[in-house]
Amino acid sequence: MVRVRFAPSPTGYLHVGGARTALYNYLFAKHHGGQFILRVEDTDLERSTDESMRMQIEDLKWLGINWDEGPHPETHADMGPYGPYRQSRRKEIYMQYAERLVESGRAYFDFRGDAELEAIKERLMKEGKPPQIEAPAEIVPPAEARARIARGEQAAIRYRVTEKRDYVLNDLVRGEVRFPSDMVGDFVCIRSNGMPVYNFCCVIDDALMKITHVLRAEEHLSNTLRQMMLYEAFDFPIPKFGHLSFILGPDKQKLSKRHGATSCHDFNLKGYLPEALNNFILLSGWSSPDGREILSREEQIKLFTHERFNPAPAVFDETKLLWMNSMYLRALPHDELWTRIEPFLKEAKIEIPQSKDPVWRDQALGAFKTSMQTLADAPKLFETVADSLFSVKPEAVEVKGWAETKKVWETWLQLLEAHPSEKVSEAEFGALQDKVKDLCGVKGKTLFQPIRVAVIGQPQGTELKILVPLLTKTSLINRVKTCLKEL
RNA sequence: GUCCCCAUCGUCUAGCGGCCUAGGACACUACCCUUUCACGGUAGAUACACCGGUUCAAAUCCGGUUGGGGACGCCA
Repeated sequence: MVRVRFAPSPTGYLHVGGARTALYNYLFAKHHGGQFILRVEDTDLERSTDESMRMQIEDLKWLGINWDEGPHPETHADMGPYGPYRQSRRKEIYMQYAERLVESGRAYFDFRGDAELEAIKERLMKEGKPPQIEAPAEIVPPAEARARIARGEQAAIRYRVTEKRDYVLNDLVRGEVRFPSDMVGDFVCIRSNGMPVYNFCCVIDDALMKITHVLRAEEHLSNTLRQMMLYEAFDFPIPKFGHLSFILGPDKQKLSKRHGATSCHDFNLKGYLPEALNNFILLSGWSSPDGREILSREEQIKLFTHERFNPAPAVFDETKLLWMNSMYLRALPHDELWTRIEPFLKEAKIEIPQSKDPVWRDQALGAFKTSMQTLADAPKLFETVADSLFSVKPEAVEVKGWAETKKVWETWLQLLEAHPSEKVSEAEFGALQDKVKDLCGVKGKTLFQPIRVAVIGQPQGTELKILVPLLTKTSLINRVKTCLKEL
């Protein structure tokens, strides 16, 4: 049984890099009919917050990445047989395992403080040696150490690296990677404040939670050596590792806030569809066997195998994301599309009474959706059919200056007033337009542009024969009157 | 500094020794469609970082160089 996990530390919104790690783990689990576990790595008391955990859970839900075990998506209560799933609540477990290490002599209590350790490192550097901490000449025996701690002293528990040899990792993404054991010094497992450290809880939890495959970011590659040492010390089975390459900004530096939007939440706000963001991040670091790029969740699960990981880092290209988003936007059924657009219209304070009519909505969406790349593009498109917002835009200044314009507008107004119905169909509009042409003796640009301005207040936009049926006769009359007042 | 990872069009990538005068996608350019914008269609330009080896044959394998990134925390 394949069991994988995503283990974010709750320090803000979910970053796209984290989202990709989550997605890959999720797809990998589902591809193999396995389980996907969410574990919260909140051992850094300084930076971790409950609020951040909530935000990350919301982002994961938004992306449609569901976990089988971990904090419940709504209540956040533990869900699954291997809890707790928040590391801050597993302190006793870690301590128990650390004690085992101490008992067997593979770890020791270290009473040295920051200043002393700093001095040791400095001395080693001066001697041209790597700044790696080793055990003090005299290790405090466990019993004595515990007594001192009971009296209020503080000590960390440090793993003692004794064996000198190469550790070989067979990475799912990178193949064989060799680490010499002297790459690391004795490392801390439990901080002197009693909190365990990442490398330690990670191993204990992955083992206890029966994790079989660890897909995580490349920055953890060198951590793997320490973790392998711990796996061996506890005689735990070692999972398969896969170290994913980074997602970079356009300057090839690790993607960060200064590159603009980097969290899923940012992209949500910018009007991206979760399906599109999902599909996009899927493709930075992995490729489908047949080269197809737009893949449904089902196809993603079916095709997702580790052989197709790319070990090279990928630059995040928002332009392509934009394209992908427009593809997903268009593929969405209209009522679904509408529910996603509505919040953006509301935000922009655009009110369209006609939009209560599903037939109208269907027509309008059909007219506008090919012009949208993100949901945030909707307001400026729908604005043109919102009566309360009609005005003659600055772009229309040239058209206003034309000699023919006044005549065209007046004729257009007369014809509209004579129109028998509130509705103006596409065919009727065509006839009306032809009549204006005949009556004014104006054609081409000088005919069409003034009419367009009379309809939407600007000389550029969607085809008039599609736009006009979205408006009423009354509305069209009011609009052209507003235009005439401007002359 | 030491160790580790990485290197194909501007970007995401295909390629796992001959099928490569290197394929696809986004972006770009031109043309077509079109009263405008967008959509759509067609065509085009653009890449194997460098130097050595191995081989009949190298984008592909091996060294090195360069460049980029990461780790060296009582951060994760």
